[in-house]
Amino acid sequence: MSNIRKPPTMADIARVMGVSPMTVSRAFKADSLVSAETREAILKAAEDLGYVFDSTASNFRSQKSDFVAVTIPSINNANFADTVGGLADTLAARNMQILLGYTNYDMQEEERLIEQLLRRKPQAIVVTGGKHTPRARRLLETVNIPVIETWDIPAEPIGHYVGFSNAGAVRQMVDHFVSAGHRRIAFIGGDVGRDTRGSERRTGFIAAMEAHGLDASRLIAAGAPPISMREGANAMARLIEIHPDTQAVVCVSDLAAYGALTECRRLGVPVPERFAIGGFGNYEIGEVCVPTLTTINAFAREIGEKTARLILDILDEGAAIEDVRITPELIVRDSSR
Amino acid sequence: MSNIRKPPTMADIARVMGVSPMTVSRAFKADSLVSAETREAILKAAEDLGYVFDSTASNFRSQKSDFVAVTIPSINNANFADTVGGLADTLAARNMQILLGYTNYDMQEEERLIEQLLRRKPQAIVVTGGKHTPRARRLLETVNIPVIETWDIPAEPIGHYVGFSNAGAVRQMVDHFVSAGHRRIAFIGGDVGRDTRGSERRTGFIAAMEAHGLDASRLIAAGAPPISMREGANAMARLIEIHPDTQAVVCVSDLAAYGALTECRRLGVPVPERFAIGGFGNYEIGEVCVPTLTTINAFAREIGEKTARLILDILDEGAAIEDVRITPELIVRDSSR
DNA sequence: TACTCTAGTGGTAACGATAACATAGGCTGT
DNA sequence: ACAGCCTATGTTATCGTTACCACTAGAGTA
Repeated sequence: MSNIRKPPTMADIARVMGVSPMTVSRAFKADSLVSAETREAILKAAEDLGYVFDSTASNFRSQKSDFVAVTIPSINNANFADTVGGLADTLAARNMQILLGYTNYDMQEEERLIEQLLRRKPQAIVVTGGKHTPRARRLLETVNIPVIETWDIPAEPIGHYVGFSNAGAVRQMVDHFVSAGHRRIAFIGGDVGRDTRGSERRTGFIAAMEAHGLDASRLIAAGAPPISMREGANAMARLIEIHPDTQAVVCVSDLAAYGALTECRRLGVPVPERFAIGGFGNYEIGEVCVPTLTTINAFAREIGEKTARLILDILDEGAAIEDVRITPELIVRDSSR
Repeated sequence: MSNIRKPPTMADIARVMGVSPMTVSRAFKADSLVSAETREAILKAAEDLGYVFDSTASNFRSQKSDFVAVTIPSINNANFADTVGGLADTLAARNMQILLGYTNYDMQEEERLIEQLLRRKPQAIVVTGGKHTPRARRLLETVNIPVIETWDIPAEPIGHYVGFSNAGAVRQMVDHFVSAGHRRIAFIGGDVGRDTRGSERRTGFIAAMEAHGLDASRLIAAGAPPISMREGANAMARLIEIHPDTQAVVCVSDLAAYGALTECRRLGVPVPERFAIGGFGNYEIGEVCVPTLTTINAFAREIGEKTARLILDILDEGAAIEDVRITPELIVRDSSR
């Protein structure tokens, strides 16, 4: 019984076909020089033999993979999932594969992950955010592949970036509330110090409030990022207890905002009449819930698509390379009008 | 300027340290025989030289990777994300990495993906569901690595499975509605023929209704899977229009159920007094929304964790190998009581 | 007719790590 | 004191593919 015999290689196919291994190799490369009939016959023989192309050997020999490494804070987040989806779909056209890792909103974990991903010799690496541990930063600076930071505009970009100003986006929301006549505005976010983007939104909130000459001290920390709907609801209960005269609240994400919304409903607080609510991220929930949720669209999927196109441009060298600044869009819905 | 010099290899480190490449290699393997001081010195030298371990070469030489290939229908689905999270976290303890691909609920796409993933010589492959194209099935049958089907109990398992009966789970929901006194019960799902698990839930609904001697013809097709909240809402509107005397509805997922819930609110239909609603998947939304949502917990994360442990058991050979049957749990909440 | 030129194919070496085996010392026990 | 063993290290060959170069036959060109 030779059921455990070694899987066939290109050399086996070559032997069967009476051609050189080189020709077999070429038959598997779309754009290389083999006569159409030879290629067809080889591919058929390969299929018959149950041959499976060995990407590892191929990558090893050619010293380049078809991987793009990607780190995101959490796999279970619709925004980042959209970004990864945009990336994967756009890169799939070039037969490139995403190598995904998630950091759990932890820079230390990100460092480990980056190191592990770089071992695969990816063609490019995409990270979320513009803040990293010193060692992670050094790793990214010394690696000679394109590095793209996303979901942020880094103070000092390592390579390229595709992102937007989180602080600026929150400013839009604050401006909207202020122009609607609100003065006593609060912010619900995660505990300080973990989630970088969350912190920037918080900082942006404070700056925007102060720019309007308003008090920016109504800050509720709802727990370790990412904030769940439940935590958003709890934070809302706390906010109403501590600052009952608050008129509007900016939430670090739509999930928190939705939690806040349900808490208002439970407490019988009418939204938006008594309390205006704004979220972040344009999650599906925001356009379906009652009342619909004012939010900020950060164009998560577009970030992924544009990142992918940037990577392809860089690899093609030739095309003009430019960083991409996304302009988030305020979407005013029923929760604030 | 030698900024573009080739990255250092183990041989370079060996030269610098005055040891053999083999010793350097061993220094990077946790459990191998090198004196503590030699290892430390080598790792330090490696760090100084900016050495990055080449997993590709390592995998190639040893003819085994540390990948586990995983296909899921969609990356943007909290249930599958949880499963992947459970897998990744459990496998991370053994330094194994997930190689993720998504099929977009398309068996043809799944076939392409499986072929591509197998080229990486993964240690195991995890697929979602128990239905595949003939070619995909053959690929999985002939590959000599563990194959695990999840989220289903396949009629003819290819290798192992970690799953549950989708039909049986829906039966629990129907039984619950019936014992609550409902007779005119509807089902909201996706268009027939694409999403396998959705189809099974639909079939399960029909079977369960007929077992109770009830009419099972109130079936609303809400669009191409996966059904969004919006589509769930639209389907609900249609249901109320076509069958205004319906008493309860089983939805293919919590997202659809939530959409249905909001539609009821918009229409002023009281839930659960006038209309009971049940979902599937125990998404976070279901325990936060008002009223909270009756659902079925399929233990998505546990599926991932148990799949990972199964894989580790198989690879360790020695441990007893058993397929895992998950028992979904009906969670009764306010939308049906 | 002689002469490029191109498409199609073959031969050889190499990518970087490590499996398998070999070896040099130091230590144990009788 | 010496066989026997264990620890730490070295040597050699190799995984499967493809980069690089060489070659041939026939078409096109002067």
